[in-house]
Amino acid sequence: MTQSTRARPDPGAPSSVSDLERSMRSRMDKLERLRERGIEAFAYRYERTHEAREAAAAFEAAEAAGTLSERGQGAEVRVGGRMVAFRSHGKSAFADLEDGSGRIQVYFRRNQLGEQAFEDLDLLDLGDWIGARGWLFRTRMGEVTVQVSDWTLLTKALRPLPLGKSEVDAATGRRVSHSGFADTEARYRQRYADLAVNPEVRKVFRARSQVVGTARSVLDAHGFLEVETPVLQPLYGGATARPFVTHHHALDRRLYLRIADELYLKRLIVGGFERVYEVSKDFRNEGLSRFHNPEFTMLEFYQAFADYHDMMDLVEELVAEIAAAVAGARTLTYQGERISLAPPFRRIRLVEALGEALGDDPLELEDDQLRARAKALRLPDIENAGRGKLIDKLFDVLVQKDLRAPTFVVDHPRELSPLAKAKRGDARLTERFELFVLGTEIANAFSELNDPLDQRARFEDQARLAAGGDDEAHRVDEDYIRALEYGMPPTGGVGVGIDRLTMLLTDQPSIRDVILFPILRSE
RNA sequence: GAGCCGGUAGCUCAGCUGGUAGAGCAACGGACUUUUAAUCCGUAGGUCGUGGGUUCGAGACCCACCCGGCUCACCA
Repeated sequence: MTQSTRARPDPGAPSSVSDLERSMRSRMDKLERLRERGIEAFAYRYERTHEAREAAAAFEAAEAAGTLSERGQGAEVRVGGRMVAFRSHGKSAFADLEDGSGRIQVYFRRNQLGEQAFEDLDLLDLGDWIGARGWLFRTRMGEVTVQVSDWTLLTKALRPLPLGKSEVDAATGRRVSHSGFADTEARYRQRYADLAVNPEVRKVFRARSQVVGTARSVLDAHGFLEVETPVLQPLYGGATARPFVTHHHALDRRLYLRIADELYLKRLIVGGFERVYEVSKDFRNEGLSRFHNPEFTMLEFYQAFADYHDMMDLVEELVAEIAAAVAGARTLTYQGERISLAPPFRRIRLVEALGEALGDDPLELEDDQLRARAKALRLPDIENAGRGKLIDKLFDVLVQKDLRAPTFVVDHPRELSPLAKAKRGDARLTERFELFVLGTEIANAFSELNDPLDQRARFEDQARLAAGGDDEAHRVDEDYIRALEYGMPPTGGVGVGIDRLTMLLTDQPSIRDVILFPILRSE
């Protein structure tokens, strides 16, 4: 039987079969032949003795110890992975197998494998998962390789992966890819394929896991308790944002997806847990950008008996620890810009910094004067903006963008911060800080407002803004006020944007590059 | 929502001032028993995002629409 008669299309027929279809048909055809040969194309398990990297390391160790056989053979190993390259030489062939640790080359020789097992290699395709047993050796070209004595198909890939080619650059030792899988949208949509063919993408998500893991271990070491609070909430709060709305059928009730954890975590402080944190998915029904995904991950933590100064120290430690764990250093390069993350971070007062930029103390300016300044800068949507929003926007444009090195901006105006305690000695301000790195907000924190009467007044201010058309303003949360009435000890609280922190530490330009499955339009 | 750039083979991309579609990789057939972006010979593969228009002739020019990326705006 010749293979060519099988997949060849009828020459007279209209050839509307696409490349992809033909490729998949060929794979289906091979699957059929495997089944005819009684070979299981979707195996149940495979016992590996070594991951790719371990196998290479084992050989090098044996080499160094001088325990190789006379013919230069090392130990027998069983490795398994996805076949990402195949170089056939007639009566021999090389393949690269990739597993979670990296790649290893395997070498098939006809007279080693036997006629049938060697012929069966024809039924393999790039993307297939295979297991291979054999002896380690080093090729003439110097690469540690498994000389295969038998191999097993573990999973047939019916769809071709968009594999590019890659080579190891002799000068740098780094793997250089050629004509890989680059279409940004396709990469996000088919993240499984992106991960499968782009090892550096896997690296980003390992780093992301390290960010969260390190945050947990730092907080655990400080005696924090990890908790879980509701995603579905009857009333949203803890941030200024538009929520997603959903409906519970059995209760016939409107519910919101949380926009922040804050109010629930502080209820727990009322309950007597003195240090709590949550790593949470939050949801905000707002635009998308390279810094915004509708669902994103926030780390919030609250500590009783502490104020915002304590929390600043803790945030410094947290960020520096995470950077050390992920980047291996306390400096980082983001999109070509090099900065240090070594504490202590600079601390500036919001009003003071804005005052310098404006030439006037913003606290002394009337609302209309602030609005005029904003107008002069041609800031949009300021007609109905309250005092807080005006100051925020002015700060954003005049100061924030230039905060490259890590900087704590402290003491925000009261109107901006309905959940923060008044600043000691200046009731126009609150005890709050935001941490900016490279002009991006990474953390937000305050001495938490624990006076239920003041909190009610702040909520009512917000409710008036809401009535005036500000759909991001807080609602009055009666249950939260009830909790405060039972008494919340002095508390410092912090929120950290995990996605953005990960972007910085992994040098990724878009939040979509640090979210495995970012929101996209429907396909 | 606005501006800019883009959509050509499965992937990465060429395609000049309009003349009838190309390359590399992948696929298929063949040669090759230490290769490595393997190499060499051969084969096949495209309603050029969609719909109109201009033209003898459109992948290219014009209009509309769809989709994407980036920037800006809202927001963390």
